[in-house]
Amino acid sequence: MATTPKTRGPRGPYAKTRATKQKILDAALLVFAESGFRSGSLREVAERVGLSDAGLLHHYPTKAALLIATLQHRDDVATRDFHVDTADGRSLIQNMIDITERNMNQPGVVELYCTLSAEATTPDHPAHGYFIERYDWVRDLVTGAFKQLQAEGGLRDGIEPRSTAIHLVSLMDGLQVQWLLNRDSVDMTVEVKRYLDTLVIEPFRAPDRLA
Amino acid sequence: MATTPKTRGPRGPYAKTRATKQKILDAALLVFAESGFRSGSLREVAERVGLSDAGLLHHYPTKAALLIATLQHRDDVATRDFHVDTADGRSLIQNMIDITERNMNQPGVVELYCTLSAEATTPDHPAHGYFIERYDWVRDLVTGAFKQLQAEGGLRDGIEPRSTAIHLVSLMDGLQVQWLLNRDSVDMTVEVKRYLDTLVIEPFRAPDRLA
DNA sequence: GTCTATAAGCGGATAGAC
DNA sequence: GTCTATCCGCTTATAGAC
Repeated sequence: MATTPKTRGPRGPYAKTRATKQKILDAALLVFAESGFRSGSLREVAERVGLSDAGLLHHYPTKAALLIATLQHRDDVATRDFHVDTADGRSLIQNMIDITERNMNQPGVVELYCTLSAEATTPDHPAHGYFIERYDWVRDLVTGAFKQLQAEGGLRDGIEPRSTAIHLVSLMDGLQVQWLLNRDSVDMTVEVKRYLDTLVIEPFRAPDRLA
Repeated sequence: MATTPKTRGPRGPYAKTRATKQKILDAALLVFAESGFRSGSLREVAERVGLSDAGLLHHYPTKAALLIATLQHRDDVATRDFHVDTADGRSLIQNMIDITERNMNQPGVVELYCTLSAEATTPDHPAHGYFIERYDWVRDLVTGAFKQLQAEGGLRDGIEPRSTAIHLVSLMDGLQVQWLLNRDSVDMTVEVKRYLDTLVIEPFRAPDRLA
């Protein structure tokens, strides 16, 4: 009874499982980022953690389950680090610059989303639904921010919130591919900022590195 | 001597090889588009053509060779269909709309480039160099077009040709991911056109479907 | 030009011991 | 919680027959 293998928290019982799962997710991120889901192997993940295949599969019963856990874990970390005030349009858009800046310091995460989102365009991919929902959510979020900015008179004439949201999201995604291919080819932060400055009346600040 | 298995042309000798190679490339496009290079299998390509594995490898000695041939073939077709006047900036930009329009009618090709460009961000991928060169080329081409448009007074104030070229290319790539995930989520042609209209003084036409 | 046969390896997943 | 052993399928590529 008391030996039920449930994870309770970092300080609670079964802390070892917690720590192992953490290590597994970190390794899985690297592997799926580098090789995608289909070509990335459980074996390589297990190797990095110092586990056997079967040992890994004890924690995540299938490869697909591991992928989903990895994506959810990334989302948890991201929403913990970046608590965005979705009610303030201007600060939400400002946040897109900050996110880009942060992304340039964690190429692994960028690679993960870049590789997987492309791979997941086929309907039978285990993360297909995840990315559809994710994009729906982001587009709506950013659309709302632009609408608010527009209501405050912060947008130039003729800027359409919905389309502009789609453009901003697409722009950020497209920049990532070019940046991953060759880090010197584009500066993502500079380009996102420049794009936003063509939309907005009061220009956006670059992220303050000394704050 | 006379039996050297060289391909000479559609009407010349060895026309059978020509036709087979054509069929192979068509099948390879679909397979690599759907599953990428790493997960796409020679076996599936061979199956679609109605060939054995070994039969396929007679025409393309390795999997990587098949990939490169597939990409080159696509480029040949594209440059044949779209003979762009690189000297005329405005028509080159106009052409980006036409290309988008055409892409919406051949999702397989879009999928190919989307999937492979993401996969090829790792340096050891056989198409890594291909995509680096391709993006360098496209960025330069589009930058030149915007510069010329600017010199003619066709661009709004504060538009920087190089950055704008990067933005347009990124935008088109990013749109493709969202469109492949869900065809109803975005209309690529509409969005490209809207974006261009925010840059330019004389608005661009939508592609003329009756021309 | 295409085949069969075969090599040699990696893939995910399961059963059961400890 | 982790292991070993094992199954079975799929992979690219080669050798040699037809």
